[in-house]
Amino acid sequence: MAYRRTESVVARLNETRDRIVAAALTLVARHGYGGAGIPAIAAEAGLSTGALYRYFPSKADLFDEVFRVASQREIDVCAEAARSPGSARERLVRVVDVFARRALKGGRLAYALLAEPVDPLIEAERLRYRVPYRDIFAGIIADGIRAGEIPEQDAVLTASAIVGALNEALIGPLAPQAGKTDQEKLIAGLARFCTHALGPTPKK
Amino acid sequence: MAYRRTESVVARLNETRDRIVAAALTLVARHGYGGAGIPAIAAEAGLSTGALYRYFPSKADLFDEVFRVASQREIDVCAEAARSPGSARERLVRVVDVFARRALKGGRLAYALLAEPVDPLIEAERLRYRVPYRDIFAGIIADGIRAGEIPEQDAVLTASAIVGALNEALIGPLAPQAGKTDQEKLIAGLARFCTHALGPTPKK
DNA sequence: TAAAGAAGTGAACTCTGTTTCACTTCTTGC
DNA sequence: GCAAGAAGTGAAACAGAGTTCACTTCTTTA
Repeated sequence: MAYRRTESVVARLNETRDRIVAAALTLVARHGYGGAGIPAIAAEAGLSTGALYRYFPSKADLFDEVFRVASQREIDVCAEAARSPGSARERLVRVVDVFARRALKGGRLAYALLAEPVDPLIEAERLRYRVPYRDIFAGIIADGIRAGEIPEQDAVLTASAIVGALNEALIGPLAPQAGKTDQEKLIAGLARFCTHALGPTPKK
Repeated sequence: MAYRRTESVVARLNETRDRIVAAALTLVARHGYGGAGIPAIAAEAGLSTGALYRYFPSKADLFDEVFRVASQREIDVCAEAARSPGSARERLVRVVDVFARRALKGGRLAYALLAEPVDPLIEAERLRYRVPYRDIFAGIIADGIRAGEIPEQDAVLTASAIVGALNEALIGPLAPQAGKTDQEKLIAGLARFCTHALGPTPKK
């Protein structure tokens, strides 16, 4: 026998796999999806195209993971903000603030994740990764309704609408050719929009 | 000399051009973008692929017009609703109602226009055709601010957010594999969301 | 160190869809 | 009717991706 999958071998394989994902992220962040073809990603990771296919059966699978990795960071931070103490409105404002602030700082990668026109195959992944955001908002809203801070309503519908509102309002400023925008004003405006959208606090 | 572009010739050319656009719309509505390749569109229009290229220099140009035609109908109806009498909030609710109702009735074509993953080339058109909607809402909001019905705010930002909210909330229900949704509840929820989002009426 | 099998290579292939073009058919004006 | 040029044909060329595969290189174990 020869060449067993020892621990060190597995570690190296995982490391290569991670390198591929990182390479894809690098290229997307640098040149957008146009610059992130399979051969380019493989080269960036220091591999041949063929070798890449030992790690991911298809481009869609690779980008599924790329989106997951890139989104998870953001989702985690937002989820963390959602868990912060305070009223539902306060928590919602914190999530909106964190989300928008990070997106605006995220540069081209944020644009790619949120808005850049992509291959339909990959677009499907993008849509999928909006669900966690919706769920974060829906959770806060449900809490607020339960606590009587927010009027009765379909929490998931409101949450979807908020996700859409944030995305759309950020697409313009994130576009590579966008002019300077007043970031603080934008964030404040979004926070206002979202809290108002929940409806007025019920008067007990 | 022979074969001048007389009036009747021009009419026929225009008619053929329109037929191509109509054929594209038909196919998109029937099978989505997947079924709307150039040869299929040409065949549907009763032409050869080569002839189609006498009317449109490229697929992107054709789809630019397809989007324009399909969107214009909707935009016109919304603009009409925006011109209706009443307070800014009433007008806004009317536009939201019309937009959402027509989208939900629009079937596959509406899904294609709003949400279906598409070629990046075409996706760019889709983004472009959101601007008129934003402008309609921005106009209503500006009117409302001027009239003191709506608090001072960045009308364009709020309008963008509303467009995003409507789109996102409709994507789910419009998806071909979506289950039944209570259309009236959805529309009412969206109207509520949008009017609340404007902020409370200033107390003079 | 030699055998065994995994990892890696990269040019070639496939697939999918757009675009072209040499040729034919049709319309118009004389 | 006939010349002139436009409209129309459709198979074939092209283009740009993702993917494959026969082959080479490397790692591990006995």
